[in-house]
Amino acid sequence: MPPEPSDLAPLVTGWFRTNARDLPWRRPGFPAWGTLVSEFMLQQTQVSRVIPRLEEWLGRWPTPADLAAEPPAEAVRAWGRLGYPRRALWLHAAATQIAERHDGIVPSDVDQLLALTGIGAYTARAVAVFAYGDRHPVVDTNTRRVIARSVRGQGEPGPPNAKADLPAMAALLPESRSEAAVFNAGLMEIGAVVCTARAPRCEECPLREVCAWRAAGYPAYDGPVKTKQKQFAGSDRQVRGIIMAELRSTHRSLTDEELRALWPDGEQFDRALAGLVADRLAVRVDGGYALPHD
DNA sequence: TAAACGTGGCC
DNA sequence: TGGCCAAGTTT
Repeated sequence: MPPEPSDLAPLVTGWFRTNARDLPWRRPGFPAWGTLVSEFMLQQTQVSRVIPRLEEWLGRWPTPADLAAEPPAEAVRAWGRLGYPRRALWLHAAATQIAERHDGIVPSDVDQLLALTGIGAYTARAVAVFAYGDRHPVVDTNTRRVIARSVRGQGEPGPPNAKADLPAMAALLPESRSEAAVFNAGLMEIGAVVCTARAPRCEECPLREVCAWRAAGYPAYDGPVKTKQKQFAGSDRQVRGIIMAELRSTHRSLTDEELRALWPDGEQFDRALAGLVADRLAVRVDGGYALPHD
């Protein structure tokens, strides 16, 4: 028998209160700006790699206005090797928009958050909930997986579904604002440390007694096959990364010859560099290329 | 809608 | 060791 929605919340919140990891963004008094920065950094990136960059970032730019006052190049440099450097550009753009449109205050309204560059359905609600304590469903890869298993009895969540995922999480949310916030964080935490994609630790799971997947005998996933990641070695992505690392390493512009020496396949190099320029991660300056200055 | 987008951790 | 996965968003 699948769990009633009301069954989950007390198990999740009770477990979270004693098992939550001690993470920077959970410290008392952590600023909304810090939450926003952390959520940008956490997109597709592991917690352990984010923490050191986050601390540096907030030490250097304690408010959105501080970041907005710098050229985008500095944001991209400070991003370092976190990956997906367009996120650094987006975060800089969002900081500028917050400074200009919101008096430098990170908004709590989901629609205003969604209007900021680089903020989508997940990040907007994560900020509203974790920074401001508002009541919204927060849906990420962790909560989708925990719901698929514990509620629907399926091993994997299947592809994201904008129409279904938010209502599915909303149906589980406690009425109380503060309980809802803890529930959001708790369900994510269960997915991150217990109900993991591979080798879930079901014996330690607070939902084990109500889990529909467990009750059904852990049936194998039989839904749509997910598109698999392409090989990174030799990809355009790798070339882009190599070029960006070189651009980050210096404050002067680099000549076409200097950059071209980084990769043997000239045609692929051209494609990668053109892509970076199109994405505004690199700009043409006095006969060479550099990170973007406003 | 699906593909593109970095880098590293983990088994 | 190679493939899957990671607090997603954009086009």
